[in-house]
Amino acid sequence: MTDPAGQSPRERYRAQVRAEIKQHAWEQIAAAGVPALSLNAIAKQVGMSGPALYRYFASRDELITALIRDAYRSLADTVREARSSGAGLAELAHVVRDWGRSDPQRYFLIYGTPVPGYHAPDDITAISFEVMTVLLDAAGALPAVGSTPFDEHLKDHREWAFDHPADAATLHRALSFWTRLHGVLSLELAGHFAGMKFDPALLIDEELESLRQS
Amino acid sequence: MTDPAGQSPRERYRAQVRAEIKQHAWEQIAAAGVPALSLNAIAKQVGMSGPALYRYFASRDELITALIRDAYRSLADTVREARSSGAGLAELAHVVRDWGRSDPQRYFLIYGTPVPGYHAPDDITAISFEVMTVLLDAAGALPAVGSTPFDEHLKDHREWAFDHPADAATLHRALSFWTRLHGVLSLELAGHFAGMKFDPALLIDEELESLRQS
DNA sequence: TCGTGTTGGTTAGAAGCTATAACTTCGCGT
DNA sequence: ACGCGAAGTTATAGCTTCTAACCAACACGA
Repeated sequence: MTDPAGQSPRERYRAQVRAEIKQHAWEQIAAAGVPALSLNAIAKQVGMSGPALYRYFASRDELITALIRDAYRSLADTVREARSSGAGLAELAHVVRDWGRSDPQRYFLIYGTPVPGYHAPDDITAISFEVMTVLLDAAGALPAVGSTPFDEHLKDHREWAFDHPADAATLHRALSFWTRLHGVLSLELAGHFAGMKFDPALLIDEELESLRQS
Repeated sequence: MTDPAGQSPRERYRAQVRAEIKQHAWEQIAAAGVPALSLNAIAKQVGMSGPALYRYFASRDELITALIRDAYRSLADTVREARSSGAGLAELAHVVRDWGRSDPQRYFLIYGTPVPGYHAPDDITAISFEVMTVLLDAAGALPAVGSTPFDEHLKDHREWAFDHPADAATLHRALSFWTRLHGVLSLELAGHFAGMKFDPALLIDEELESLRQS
C-alpha cells in the first residue's frame, strides 16, 4: 500500500501476508467490534493454523496497534489530500465525516473508548500531529477575528502546535473544529441519533458556520 | 441504591449480592476497561467459585447491560438534580464534565465505542430521554433567538422530542449543547488532549457561550 | 411439625481464546 | 550444493464463558 519495491522476495511475501491478516482483522472488527477479534479465526481464514500467525504479529495487542496506525495513516492522508485540493474547514468536515461513515469501527479505533493502560507509540502520535497541522492550516485561512479569554489562555499553552505559526485565535478555531466535528460525528456513528431523523450533515454545517464568526 | 424496602429477606440478600458483584465489576472496568472484565475474577472476589455468579447474571453481556443501565441512571439523576437546583446549561455542562471525570470508563460505557450488533433495551433508551428532557428544559430557559436553516429542518424532524413543547430553536440548542459538550469531554477523557496543557473547562465555557447568541 | 420445592452453591467439563515450546520443512543466499 | 534461518506444524498450559449435574439449606403450606 505504501512502498512498492519491497526488497527481497521473502520480505515481499511477508508484507503481503501481513496485509492479508490485517484485511481479515478489519472485516472482523467491522462485523463485531474489536473485542470479538480472534487471532485463531483470522489464521484459519488466511489458511494457516493458529500459532503461525504469531510469526507476523507478536501478540493480539501488536496487531491492534498496527490497525490503529493504519487508521491514523488513512485519516491523515485523507485530510491532507483534501486540503491540498483546496478544501477549507467546511469541506474538511464532510470529508472526515465520509471517512468515518465508511468504516465506523475504524473511526472509533482512534476516537473511541480508550484502554486505561494503553499508550500509543510515538510514531502514531506523530501522525495525529499531521492531522492537527492540516486543521491549523485550514483554520488559519479564515479571516481574522477578535480575541476571546480562551484565546488568551491558549497564548500560554501553545506547545502542542510546535512550530506552527498560527496565532491563538487560529489554535482556538482548530480546536473547536475538532471538538465540534467529533461531537456530532461520534454520536452519529455510535447510533445515538438513531430515533431522531434529522440530517447530521446539516447540524455539522451550522456548527462550523457559527465557528466562522465567533 | 433505589428502593430500601426490598420485600423478602431472600430478595434483599439477592439484591445485595448483585450490588456487590457490580461494585467489583466497576472496579475492574475502571482499572483495565470493559474487555478485561472477567466473571471468574469477580466471583472469586465476592467469595464464590465461578459459575455461582450465573445465578445473579445470566451472562457477561447481561452484567454489562446492567452496568450500562446504572450508568445512564446515574447520569440522568445527576443532571436532573442539578437542573432542579437551578442549574442552567453552563452549569449543567460542568456537572456532566465532573460526572465523567469521576469515572471515565462509565462515561464511555454510554458514549464510547458502540458494539456493532448491540441494541440497548427499551428501558435504557427511556433513561436517555430523561436526560434529553432536562437539556430541553434548560435550553428553553435561554432567551429566544432568530431561526436558522437547521431550525427549519428540525421543525420537520422533532419526533424525538415527543411531547416536549420546545420550539425548533430550543431543540437546536439542546442538540448543540449535547454535541459540543460531548466533543470536548470525550476527547478530554480519552486523553487526546494529553500533551496540550490548556484547560478543557475554559474551552467548554466558550463553546457554550457562543451557543447562547447563535 | 413435617414434607416439599425453590434458591444458592458446588464441582466437572465442553469449547474457545492467547500464547509458548518443540519440532519439521521449505527456500533463499552464499 | 549446502547450510541456516524463516515459516509452518502440533502439543500444551492457562485463561475465559457458560452448561450440566448434583447437593444443601432455607421458606412455606399442610
